[in-house]
Amino acid sequence: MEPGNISGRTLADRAFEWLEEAIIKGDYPPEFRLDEGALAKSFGISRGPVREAIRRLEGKKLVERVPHIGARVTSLTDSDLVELFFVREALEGMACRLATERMSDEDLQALSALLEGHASSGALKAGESYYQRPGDFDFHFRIIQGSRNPKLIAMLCDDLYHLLRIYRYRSSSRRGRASQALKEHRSIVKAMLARKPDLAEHEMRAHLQHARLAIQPPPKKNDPSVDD
Amino acid sequence: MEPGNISGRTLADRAFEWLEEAIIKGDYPPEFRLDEGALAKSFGISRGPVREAIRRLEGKKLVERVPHIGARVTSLTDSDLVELFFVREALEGMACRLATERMSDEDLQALSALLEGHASSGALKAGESYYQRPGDFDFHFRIIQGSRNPKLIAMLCDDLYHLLRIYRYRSSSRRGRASQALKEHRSIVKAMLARKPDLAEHEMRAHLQHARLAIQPPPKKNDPSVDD
DNA sequence: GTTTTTTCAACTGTTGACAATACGGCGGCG
DNA sequence: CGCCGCCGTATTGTCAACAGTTGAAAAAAC
Repeated sequence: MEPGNISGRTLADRAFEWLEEAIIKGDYPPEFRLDEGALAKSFGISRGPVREAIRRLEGKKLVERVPHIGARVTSLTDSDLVELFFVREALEGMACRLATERMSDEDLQALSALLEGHASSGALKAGESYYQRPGDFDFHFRIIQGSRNPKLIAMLCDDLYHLLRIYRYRSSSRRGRASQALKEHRSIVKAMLARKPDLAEHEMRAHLQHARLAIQPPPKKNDPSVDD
Repeated sequence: MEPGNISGRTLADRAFEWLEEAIIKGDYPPEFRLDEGALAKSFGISRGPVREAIRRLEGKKLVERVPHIGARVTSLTDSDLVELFFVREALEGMACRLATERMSDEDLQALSALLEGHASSGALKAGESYYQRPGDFDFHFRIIQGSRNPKLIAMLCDDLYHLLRIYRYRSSSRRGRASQALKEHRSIVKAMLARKPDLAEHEMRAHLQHARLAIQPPPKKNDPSVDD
């Protein structure tokens, strides 16, 4: 009824959305302490709804809580990031396969146009933009949506991408990765236009493998990260 | 310090674990209404911690909440289940690939032994057990653990499997699927023993595709379940 | 008899107060 | 000089009471 009312109807929901956005935007960096009292005061509400919002974020793995200590914004180690890229490779490969089968010719043409538009707009002139940027994000986002699988879309867009954005790119992306990424994107679109799901999935996974290797420390003799 | 202290240290954490287990076990079926007051009284605590537990379950997508109405246990439609099987195929395929590269020879031998033990114990005599049963679960569980990728393990074991268990198998699994599943499991182990990651992933994905098709209504002229 | 309105009980949303716990500083003591 | 325990403060955990909303039964109108 009240359209412009606001985002969430309850205070707890609004606090959740506020916090989630602040975390994703980077206003609250990793390890940032979420002080219930301070947050409540800054929102002009009581601690109850704030606590509920934090519990919801905890379920979403955006914050980590320790009883009697407090909640902090989730922090991703380098190996966490690499692990998540394996997950992303699996999920987005599947999304690309499904998109290849399910996207309309029009949508595929639009995707291709988007790609070439970015390519020619000189956005990657410095070899810095595009990759890990809105252009790159749009491209992947459209393909994911094209999978028409709501669960898959939610996992990638609502969960995984948010998690990845928490990571503040510590290692500068490799030089030349931007133009390389563009080439790989073209290969993906080509396979999609040819309606070859197997190939499209393979190209997407190769693309994400390269992205992972660009951030992954070179394989040392013995990997200290494995212990269970 | 005190390991055997108890499950969760705070009431909210214990309520969360209690509710999560009840949902996963099926004590609280899909669509079951979570009455804060009633739950609080049955736990012997106040509504505050119960609300926090529910918010955490909401973040985990185990319950769905509507403001001012209440929370209900998540209900999966048939198409939801099919969508989740695509996700499972992607993730568990990747897990199987990584497990093939990372599991020790001993662990692989143990996996093979587990499989043959189940096969010979007459557990699948009636063609009813094994598939969608502890034996099947153990098999997949071990492979997932073998991936040594904590994020992947958490997504599969802590999130996806719990979601899948919510679904109360409405369509009885096809006759003969049990022995078929066993054959497929053998193919997977064979590929893993041969240390062929590509093949292992392929076999696992084929296995899960078959499982999906067994639950997926055969492609009819017009499917009444699809409406978006 | 059917439809509309009103009332009401049950539940959720929110708050402020109180209890319990962790952390840091202070002083005592070996 | 350094270690240990005490204590105060700040923050989290829990509770009970209050306010607002919903949905349905009961009452009124047609």
